[in-house]
Amino acid sequence: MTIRLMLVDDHEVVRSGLRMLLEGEPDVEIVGEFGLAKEALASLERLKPDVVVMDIGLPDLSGIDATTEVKRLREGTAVVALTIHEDEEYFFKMLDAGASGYVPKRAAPEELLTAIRAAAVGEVYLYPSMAKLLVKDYLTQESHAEARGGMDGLTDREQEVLAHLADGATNLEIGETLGISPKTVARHRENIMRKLGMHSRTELVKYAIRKGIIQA
Amino acid sequence: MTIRLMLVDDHEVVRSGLRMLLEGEPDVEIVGEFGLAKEALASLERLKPDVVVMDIGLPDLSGIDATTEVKRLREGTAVVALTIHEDEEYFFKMLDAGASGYVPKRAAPEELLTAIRAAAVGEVYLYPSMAKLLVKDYLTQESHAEARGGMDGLTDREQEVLAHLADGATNLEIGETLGISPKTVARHRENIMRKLGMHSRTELVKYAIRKGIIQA
DNA sequence: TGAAAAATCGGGTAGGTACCGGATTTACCT
DNA sequence: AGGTAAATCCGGTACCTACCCGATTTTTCA
Repeated sequence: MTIRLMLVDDHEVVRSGLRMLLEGEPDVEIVGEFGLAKEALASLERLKPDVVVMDIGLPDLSGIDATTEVKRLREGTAVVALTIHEDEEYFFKMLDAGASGYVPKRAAPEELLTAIRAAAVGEVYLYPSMAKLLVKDYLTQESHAEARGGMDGLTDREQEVLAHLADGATNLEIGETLGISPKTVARHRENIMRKLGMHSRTELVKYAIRKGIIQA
Repeated sequence: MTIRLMLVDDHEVVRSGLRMLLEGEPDVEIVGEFGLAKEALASLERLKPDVVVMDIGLPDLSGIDATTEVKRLREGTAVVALTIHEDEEYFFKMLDAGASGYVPKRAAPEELLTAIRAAAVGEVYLYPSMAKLLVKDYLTQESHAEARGGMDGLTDREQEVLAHLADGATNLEIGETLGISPKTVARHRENIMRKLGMHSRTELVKYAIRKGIIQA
């Protein structure tokens, strides 16, 4: 089963380079080449590509918006970004748009082929410098990592109070909810802050989110 | 500059295979081979590897715990997971532990090499089936999806003030930082709260995190 | 150019926060 | 039985917040 491929890049040089690279591959068939995003989108239904190799810097429509459109029009079609941009912003925006791969133009040609083949079977190829960004994002999204950690010696009652504090409730409201004096709530809060080395509700909110006690 | 490499895998066959594969590469030097995680960890300081290729299914200590130890002992040493496991659980646990690469044993030998070279320069190589899992996680972590959305009509100055507010600064501190009166800060805050329909700093913190203005 | 939006500053108030002091009861552990 | 920790309560205070009022200047843009 050959992979039906569409190329979208406004540089004729790039397209012919890709053509040369891909022509030798028996499992890849180029079904269309476009220099403008809108032309490519208009031909989507007719050409039914499995994979679209998409530049980001296009003259009529950004590759990001074009990718969003491709995924809207033909959900099953995978998009691989091929671009000179290696910055965080474009990368994450392409992921949001639904891209299945991100390859800088400086990458080795085989890497684009790997990305195309991965995209064709529903997988994702990320160039190492980009994968690094995504992993970094994942790790700072510490709902995963830190949530597994202990609660730094907070008692059950303190955690309960913390949950309400971080949720935005006042001492009075929490006292009513838990059936205790607002002064006791304040006392619990003081102990929590001392234990955690924090000094404001704001810090408590962020702590609670990191620990998965509440949702952002 | 050659990459100092350590192999940790309890199968002699795998180690000899890797040795054969890597011996031909001029930029890679194998400085140690181990079948047990504890032996590898004990030799870390002496061998000072740049990259450790780590199996997950080890007899004495899981590759996940071993990776955590490697990163604790030698922060600069990168770890590439080489394993038969392709399931979500092991993959994410290895990322949490600090791995810079994840390659299934069924992958082509060149992919391990790519991963090793990427890890050596601080980047991350993820096999496409694994990258797919991470991207999926990223997309369901919709804090991002929403972040890309509009800012609900907040002006530049208001967003700036919001960032400091959510960071825990008082009106006075923000005023000093931005060189404006604390009263002006309070006014900006009032406008922000009115526009967003919120009534407390706590809500602002959560909003700022959802929008990616600050980190939790 | 003239209206609209943004950014700035100020006064005032009711209530909340952050932190200090001291105190009691209950429970659990050795 | 005696000690330690948790959970509860109370009084007080300096500061901060959330919200109200009004005002000026600068920027933006139709």
